[in-house]
Formats: sequence, structure tokens, C-alpha cells
Amino acid sequence: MGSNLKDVAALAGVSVKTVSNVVNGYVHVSATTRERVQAAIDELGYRPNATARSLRSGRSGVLALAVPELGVPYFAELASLVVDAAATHGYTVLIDQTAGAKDRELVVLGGIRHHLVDGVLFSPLALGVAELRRRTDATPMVLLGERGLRGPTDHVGIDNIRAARQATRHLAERGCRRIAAIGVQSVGTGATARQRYAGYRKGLADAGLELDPALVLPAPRFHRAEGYAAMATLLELPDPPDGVFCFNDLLALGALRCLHTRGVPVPEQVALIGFDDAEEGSYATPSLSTIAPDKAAIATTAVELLLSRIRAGEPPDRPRRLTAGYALVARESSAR
Amino acid sequence: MGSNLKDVAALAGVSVKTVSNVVNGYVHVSATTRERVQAAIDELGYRPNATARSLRSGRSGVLALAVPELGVPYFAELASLVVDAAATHGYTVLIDQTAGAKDRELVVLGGIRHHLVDGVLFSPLALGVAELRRRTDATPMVLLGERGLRGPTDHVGIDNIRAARQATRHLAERGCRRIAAIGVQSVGTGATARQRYAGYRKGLADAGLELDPALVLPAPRFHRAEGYAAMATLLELPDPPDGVFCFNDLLALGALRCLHTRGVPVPEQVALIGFDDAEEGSYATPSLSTIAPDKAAIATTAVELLLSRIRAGEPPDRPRRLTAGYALVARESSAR
DNA sequence: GCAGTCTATTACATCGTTGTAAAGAGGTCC
DNA sequence: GGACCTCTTTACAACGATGTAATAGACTGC
Repeated sequence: MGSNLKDVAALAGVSVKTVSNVVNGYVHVSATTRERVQAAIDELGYRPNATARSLRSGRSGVLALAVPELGVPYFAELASLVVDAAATHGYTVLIDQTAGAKDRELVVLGGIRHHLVDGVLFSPLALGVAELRRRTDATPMVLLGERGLRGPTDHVGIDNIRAARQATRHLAERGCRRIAAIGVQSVGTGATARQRYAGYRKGLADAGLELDPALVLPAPRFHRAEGYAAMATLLELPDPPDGVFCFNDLLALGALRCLHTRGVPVPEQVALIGFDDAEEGSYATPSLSTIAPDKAAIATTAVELLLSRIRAGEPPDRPRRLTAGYALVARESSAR
Repeated sequence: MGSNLKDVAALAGVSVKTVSNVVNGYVHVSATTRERVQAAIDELGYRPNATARSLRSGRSGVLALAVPELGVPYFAELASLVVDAAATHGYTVLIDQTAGAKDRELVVLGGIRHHLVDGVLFSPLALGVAELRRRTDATPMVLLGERGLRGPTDHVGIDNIRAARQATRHLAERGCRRIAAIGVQSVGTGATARQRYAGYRKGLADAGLELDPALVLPAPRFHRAEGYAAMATLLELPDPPDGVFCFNDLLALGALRCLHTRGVPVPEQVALIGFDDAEEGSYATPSLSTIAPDKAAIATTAVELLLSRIRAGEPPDRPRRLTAGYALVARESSAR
């Protein structure tokens, strides 16, 4: 089965190039030779070697997607959409997991499978503008996530600050007066966390509320367990919160579980809002209010931007920063 | 930056092969040339072209993983583990989503990016033994999932029948007398669904319970919404169930949400058990009892089996079928 | 001084494909 | 009959890397 053009050519009694012409649908091939060649192809079960093609053409038809971890629903859903978006353009996607670790993110910057990948979609957690600026690899790259990163790189994301501000205001409008935040980060650059925190503070200000540092809790990895633990801490405060803005849905779901366990009614005593719109949240009880980024738009926009860069062939004169939409989805966890 | 060995060789004033020798750490290179070459490499920012290497060596260092959809936590978690397992062996993973559609699964069988992929991990939904037998592509392939498929292909999975039987018995032991099943499938071969259904019937028999066809509901895609709808149907029966075995956790979580909405206490009035052990289930309220397949074992075993086939280079004389472990995790949704 | 051994480096072919240029076959036109 | 087309097919080089075999040089030992 490991047949190549040469084998087919020998069997059909034609030159290698003629077989190649048949395979690629070149027009000036006589009907008889075409048939003969096709028969040989079928007999040998010939399949073109994508590696050789790629070496010849300089294009592999493969994109890389580097995310922290597929176990987090947001990244899994995003990956799913990216894979589909790439497929509509004839591209396949290679996945890299960084765990948000700086060393592994640097590997991504250095270049994954050099020349085997036409372009890179990268959702960094630990790296900042400085590292991005130092990048020398010429493979086109588009960042997913933080709109705020004023780096030299193309970028697609939503306006995190505005969305977080809106989420916070939503809780305030619902009547909350002590609004906590779960998810600030000191690790890495924590660009996402920082922006959502900034939005949170603006939202508080909008509502004329004071920032109480005791209500701001960290969560280095945005996992459920951290949300649970943070909520437990909040509930033990002398003056616990009546609303919580979690920087992603996993944190919110962890917090929700904690509230259930302690018998705290949601939303009556504590209202809750998350971020990401993981499908999971809409099936929780109570269903989870959240900020729903337009993930499909992010995926298709990012893929198209990346492909346009690949087609252009030259490094961008200046980075493009595209913004996708989002919506505040009010569900039961923040109902009045 | 698109430099190659030739450019480096020219700059260093040596032959192409010498540069290659330096890059590959060949021993018989004098210290002075090595230095000179290394300097040239650094100056040009040379990176080996993985495509060319791959053409030369016949190995790409890339595995393909074909799953129905990453949006389903089970496949996302599995993909995450597969990517990590592959990475420990220096391999990268390319992801293909089939949506469980027959035509797209056939594409996978036909070969993805022929020769650009060293091996394929495939979790088929629609295809059966007949199609697998017709496969002609020689790329090593390992199936993930259904242990029962008596096809010609290597395989890693858990004993679905036994696990499902145990789950059903678990509900019976808890006192349930009318145990429903959600998740039978008529689409495709539905091997997973069929096996879990078989286990369900055996479990009923073990407990001396009769099978009531009204309690067996379909779910073509194993999604939350289907679980919700099926549960709604069950609750409208004149004689509704007191226990439900859902063929995966998403169905169970959908069912759970439905029960909450109708005010049915879980597990007091209806007990619930799922399958897959999605992390989500352990944070639901009540937390979800489930069958927990050893996903890490499945991923590492499958990757290692696949790599051994790749190393061997020849098609297997006869397929290997490896079985990973699982555990029944009893949580609140089936507490006494 | 010369065979023999070892090191360092090189030219060349090759992996499978396709672009380029050119050659052969057949026909038309004046 | 020769110039000039068009259509079909071909040989060759190239993409970037590495294995093979060969070369040149340095050193050993007698």
C-alpha cells in the first residue's frame, strides 16, 4: 500500500508527471491515458503523500492551536469551533496544551513543528508583551483572548473590561451591595484576570459601591475547586457578600456547589454571575447567569485572520486587533 | 528567517552535511567547526524544517485523534489526556471532529493527511465492523471506546457491559424497583449505547426486575438537552421510575435539571446514575453518581499501543484488544 | 617510508511531489 | 513542403533534510 507516483507510473506505462497530472485534474490529459492511470491508481490504492506535497508547496494545511488545557470547557468549546472553522477552509488543527506554564508557552513562541504548521492560534496565560516582542519565529500567529495586550501580534478577543463591568453592574442593579470577585491572579501576567478585575472595579464605581479588599479572592487556575474554596472563605467573613462575580463559569459552579452545601439560597441570599457561558452553567440549578462571549465569532474570525496572514506570506506591517461580541445572559442565579 | 541548511552552510563556509551533523549532534565534528556552524545557526535563526525531515525519515511525529466532538466533556478530557500522553513520547496530536457522522468517519478511515500522520486514534460512533474491515489505508490505527467491536482493529476501552450492569445493580441495591434507561440509539451502529443497554438488562435481571419498554428512552447524541427531554417524558408516565441509569453524564445532568425544575427530590424520589465521570458531575447538586472509566489509562495505553504499531512498521497479524479499568463512584444522586 | 587506522569533512543520491521547459505528435494554413 | 499551431507527454530540477560512501588529512607503529 505504500505506493507512490513512480509505482503508478510504471504500472500504467506513463511518466511520473503524467500520473501527477491525472491526480491533480490537469486538463490536457487524453481520455485513454487518464483511464489507464486511474486504473493503476485504483489497483495500487495510491494516496498522495501529504508530506512530500507540503515540502514542495511550502504549505501543510495544518494550523496549531495552543491552549492551556482542553479539560476546561471554555477551551474545549473554543477548540471545537476552531477545528470546525479550519475544516471549512481545508485545514486541520494540531493541538498543544501548555497548562498555562511559562516554559511551555515559550516553546509555542519558539515554533511548533517548524514548517509543518502553516500558522498558530495561541491563547497564552503566562506570557506578556515582552516575551511576544522577542519572538523571532516567522510562522504567522494570532492570539486568542486578551484584547488588552498591546503587543506586536494579531489578536482576536472580546472587550473583557467592558463585559466584566457590565456583569458587576448587573449584580448591583439586582440589589447587591456587597459584591465579591473570585479569580484575581498574581501568577504570570494574568492578563485575563487583570482585565476582568479592572472591569469589576469600574462596575462597582458605576454603582457607587466601595471596593472591599476582603471580597476579592484569587484563583490561579480558574478551576471549580478554587471557586468552591474561595466561596467557603467568603461565607466565613463577618460580613459576607450578597453577590459574587466569578471570573469564569467553573469558578462560579464551584462557588454554587459550596453555597448549596452550606444551605445558602441562591439567588435570594447570594446572587452569582460567571463568565464564558459554558453549556454546563445553563443546566445547573439555579441556572448560571454569565457573560457569553461569541465563541463562534472568535473562532471563525481568528482562523480567517490567520489564513489571510498565511496567504499574504509576509509579516504584518502592523498587528490587527479584532473584537468579537458578547452578551450578558441573565439566568436564575442572579434573578431578582 | 526562512533559512535552511544551505544558507547556514554558506555562511559558515562548510558543507550542508556538516551543518546537518552539528544540528544532529554527530560526534565527529571538530570543536572549531562546531562553533562556527553554531554561530551561523544563531545568526540566521535557523530552524530545521520538520516537513523535509519527515519526508526523509518517513515519520512525522504527528498522531491524529478523531472524536465526535470536543464540546462533550468526555471527549475533551480524553483528548487532553491523549495530547499529554503523546507529548511525553515527543508526539503532537492533530484533532479531527466527526460529529459522529458516517461520511466524516469514513473520511477518517480513508486516511487523514496521508503520510503526514504516523498513526490514528479513532473513536467511531457510526461505523461498524463492516466498514472497518473494508479499510485499506495502512496507517496504524487504534480504536477508542467499544470493547465489543469484533473487528480487525486494535482497540482500547473498558468493559461497558459489565460497568453498565453494575450501575443498574447499584440502583437496585439502593432500593429502586422501576429503573429507567436513557440513551439507547438506533442511529449508526451505536455500539456504545447497545453495550450499555445490554448491561442494563443484565443488571435488571440480576436484581430480579422486569424490563419495562416504557422506561427505555433513546438519545441519539448523548447531550444534556436529550436527557432533559427524556426525563420529562418519564415523569409523565402513569407509573414513573424511581431510578434512572443515564448512558452518560451529560444525559444525567440534563435529567437532573429536569427533576429540579419539576420539584422532584433526588435521590429520595428518583435516584440517578450516569457514566463517564465528567468533573462537572461531582459539582452538581446533588453530586452525580457515575461510572468512572480510567481515562488516563485509556489514553496512555492507546498511545503506547499505537506507537508500538508504528515502530513495528508492519500491519498487525492480529488485533490487540486492551481493557482499561473503571470504578463505580457513588455520590449523592444515588444515596440511600 | 609506508601500510594501516582513525578523524573530519564532503559529494551525491534519495524521500515523493510538482513547476518549468521542452520535445514529440498531429493538424492547419498558405 | 515548410512554418506555425495546439494537444499530450516527458525529462529534469527543485523543495530541505539525511544516509552512504568516498575523500583528504593526521597519526600510529614498525
